[in-house]
Amino acid sequence: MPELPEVETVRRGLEALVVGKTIESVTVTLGRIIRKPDDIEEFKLLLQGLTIEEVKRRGKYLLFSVGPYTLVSHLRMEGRYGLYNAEDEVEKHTHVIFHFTDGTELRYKDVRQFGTMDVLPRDDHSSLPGLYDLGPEPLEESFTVDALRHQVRKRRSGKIKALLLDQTFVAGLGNIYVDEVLFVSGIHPEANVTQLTDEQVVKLQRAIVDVLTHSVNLGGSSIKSYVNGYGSEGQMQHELRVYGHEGEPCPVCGTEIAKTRVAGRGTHFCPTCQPELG
DNA sequence: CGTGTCACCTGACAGC
DNA sequence: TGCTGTCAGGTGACAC
Repeated sequence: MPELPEVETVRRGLEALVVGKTIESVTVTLGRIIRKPDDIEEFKLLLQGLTIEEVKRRGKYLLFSVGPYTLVSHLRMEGRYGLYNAEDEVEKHTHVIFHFTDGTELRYKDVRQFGTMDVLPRDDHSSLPGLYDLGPEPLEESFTVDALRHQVRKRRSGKIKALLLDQTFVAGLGNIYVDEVLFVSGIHPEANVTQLTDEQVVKLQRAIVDVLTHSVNLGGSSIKSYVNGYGSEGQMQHELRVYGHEGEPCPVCGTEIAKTRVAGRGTHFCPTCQPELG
């Protein structure tokens, strides 16, 4: 489900709702969500009695700082968090519950069961591939045109869309925002990275920063990024230019938005504003 | 190295 | 009312 803006929205909500709370116990009803440690009982035991001190984010990962550990949570397609009271009815697809000493509980729901949780030594992420492998964080100041050009020129081949989806290339972009970023940049999703001009790299860097920043400010796209029991919704879905708009006129030139498959993912673009290169 | 395909799951939806 | 196939905001394993 969520890409960087949605995960950041969830992070902010969690920060407000659970920082300072102490975990009394943990319930796990779907073992496959928990990856490290191997033993679910150990996972529960490690967290028991600890207080959540911080909620951070790296790429699409949520990082809870708890005592000597970091609880790493990835929502994958449909993971959601909600804060409830202990007496509230437990909804379908609830797989993990953190019971707090104040009578509230943080519940993790995940219809498709793809999400993961790992307990690692605090701020030592070296044991989790996918986390330590992450590319630059696009909303940090270090993500400059030079930084992106460096990433781009390292690659000897590959379609730009596949590259932007690669979390080791840039962290946090997913299928929605890659399509949006390429539209804003005027770059065809199948353009080969080696074809990109310096000017296009500049546009790409600016589009990544602008689109993500705008979306974070709107609380992310659509949806299901519930953090409280009531489901505060983002507003970015109303501002998507191409994603989900196949068959409709391009907001810039009026050409019909096309939908194809690139890098195995549904891909939306304007054939006029994003011409094929070479 | 790169790419495509499948797998992991459930649910929504289109078409018959 | 079914059934079947397809698709979904992600990622990792695998074969080529």
